[in-house]
Amino acid sequence: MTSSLQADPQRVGEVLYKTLRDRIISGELRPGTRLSVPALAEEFRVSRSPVRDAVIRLVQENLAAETMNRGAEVARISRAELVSLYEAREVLEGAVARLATEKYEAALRRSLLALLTEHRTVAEQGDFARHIELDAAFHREIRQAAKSPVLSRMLDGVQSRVLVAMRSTSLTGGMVQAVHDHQAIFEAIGSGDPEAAEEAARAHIHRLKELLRAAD
Amino acid sequence: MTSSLQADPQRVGEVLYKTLRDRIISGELRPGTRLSVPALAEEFRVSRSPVRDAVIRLVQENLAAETMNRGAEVARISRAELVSLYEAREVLEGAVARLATEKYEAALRRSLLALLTEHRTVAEQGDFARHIELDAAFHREIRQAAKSPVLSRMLDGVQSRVLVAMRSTSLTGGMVQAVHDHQAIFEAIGSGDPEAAEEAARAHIHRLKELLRAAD
DNA sequence: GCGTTCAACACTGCATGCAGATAGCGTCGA
DNA sequence: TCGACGCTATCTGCATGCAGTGTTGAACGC
Repeated sequence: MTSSLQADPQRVGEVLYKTLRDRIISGELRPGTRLSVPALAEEFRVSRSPVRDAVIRLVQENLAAETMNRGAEVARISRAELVSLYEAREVLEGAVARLATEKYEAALRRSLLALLTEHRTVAEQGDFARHIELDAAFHREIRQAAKSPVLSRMLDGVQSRVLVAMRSTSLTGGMVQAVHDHQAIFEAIGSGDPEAAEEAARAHIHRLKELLRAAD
Repeated sequence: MTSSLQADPQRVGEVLYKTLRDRIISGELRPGTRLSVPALAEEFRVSRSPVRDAVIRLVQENLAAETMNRGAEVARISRAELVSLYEAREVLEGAVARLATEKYEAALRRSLLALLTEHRTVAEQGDFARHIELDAAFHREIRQAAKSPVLSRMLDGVQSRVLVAMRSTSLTGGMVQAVHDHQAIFEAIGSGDPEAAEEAARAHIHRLKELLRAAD
């Protein structure tokens, strides 16, 4: 096997899965793009087996969709499904915010504060790309602090599909407003009140969900 | 291809996936059981390819776990992970109860009432197996009424893993208490108050989660 | 009797062959 | 000009080959 990817420690199929996943999430592979197994095998200079394995996994987590005897393509995420994703995200973000507060450690406060400080500057400067990164990082920090593997995994899945879907829409929740919401979540977590933290996180996502609904 | 399964309309790998999934959930395949691809291929009289596909999907949804170069085995779900599953389930069941209430239709009330009536009888008679079925059916009915594909799928995944984990524990929430909780959820949904429905559903799962925590 | 070494076995993971199905495209007829 | 038909290229999905690796168990030394 001669791979163009230098990942010996891992399985080829695993590397392919992560690579394709990244390309879908980053938008390099747009929704509707056919995931032809032979074509991908040739591109990566591997056989079709590990490619097939990777595609199966992408389909299993709804980042790709397949038709009988027609193979898979990058998932097209409808507006209705995006709303559904946000319905899930609302309660999941609420849950991790609550758990992170219950298991509060000083390190969380420090990292959130650092992210928030930079985010405020970035939002005022209008750097949209960096805003997206910091927004994701803020939520990721909280869900890692919640130490709930099941919730984390679910949110990862939701988040990746949201990113795919968002690329098809021009909608944004507003960078400054996002910083404002995050500030409220940060304060609620810092105050040690799990209920308040859950409520703040839910309100944040709920607001975005309603924006999506209204944009129909 | 000569399959012992009479499913021509579907792919062999799809049928195998569902079959193995059922066997894991039903307990026929116990946690820790090796999922040897050649052995399963021979058992089902198919080649290793579709078996491999099925196992990959089981691993992807955490019903099986694999080690490098050692293949997969049926997932062993720890007590800690079971608690994590219930943390997720708590908010997810809350969310679908709220959505089902918002989208309330008369058919839901009828089906829930029918289930509840039988469940009450069954609980008093102490029929544990039927209790499990009715409990699952009650929650399934609500999440279908919520019409949120993302939430439904997540709950399906949680539920299947909970069933696997529960088989390893002697813990039960109490049949009569379950009926009591379900009655409260039913009434909250019927009253048309989404907040109350969410709270009732969360309280139900929360109680079970605390039982699990206490049983350490 | 007990720990160590080694050899046979079984399986994983990647590669590849192949029949059937599908889509795309050009040809033909009207 | 336009639509129906059929052909070809490509792909999917299942089968199978094979090298490398982990495991098991038996022979061996102590």
